Amino acid sequence: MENPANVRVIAAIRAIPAGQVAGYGEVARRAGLPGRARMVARLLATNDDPCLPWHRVVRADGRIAFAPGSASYLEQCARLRSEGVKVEAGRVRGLRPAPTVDQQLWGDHG
DNA sequence: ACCTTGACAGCGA
DNA sequence: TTCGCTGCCAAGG
Repeated sequence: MENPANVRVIAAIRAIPAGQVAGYGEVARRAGLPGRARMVARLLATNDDPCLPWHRVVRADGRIAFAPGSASYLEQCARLRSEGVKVEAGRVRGLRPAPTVDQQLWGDHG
């Protein structure tokens, strides 16, 4: 992690509370990088920190980014379930296909 | 420097 | 909801 952008992204991901999930684009804009969803994905792909809650990052529609059946897919799915996140057909409950999603993903308290 | 690939997102059909 | 197209940025060949 050399550039501050990556640091911001990492921070944003680490800011996702357990039991909650966030989309790549959501994380990106939380990191101050609107439109950099793919950067988040690439960053996770090159991520080496095991402490990073990467499993809390899903696609905008709430589906797992990995191919159904793949090791990573099962891994993420298992981790999410372990946190109480409802996952059905590779899709996460609590996330809606509708936009204007903000604090809905980051806690309804504030 | 050019083209392709990738853990994506948004919009229209 | 699913499929296709476009926009986006960085790394690899």
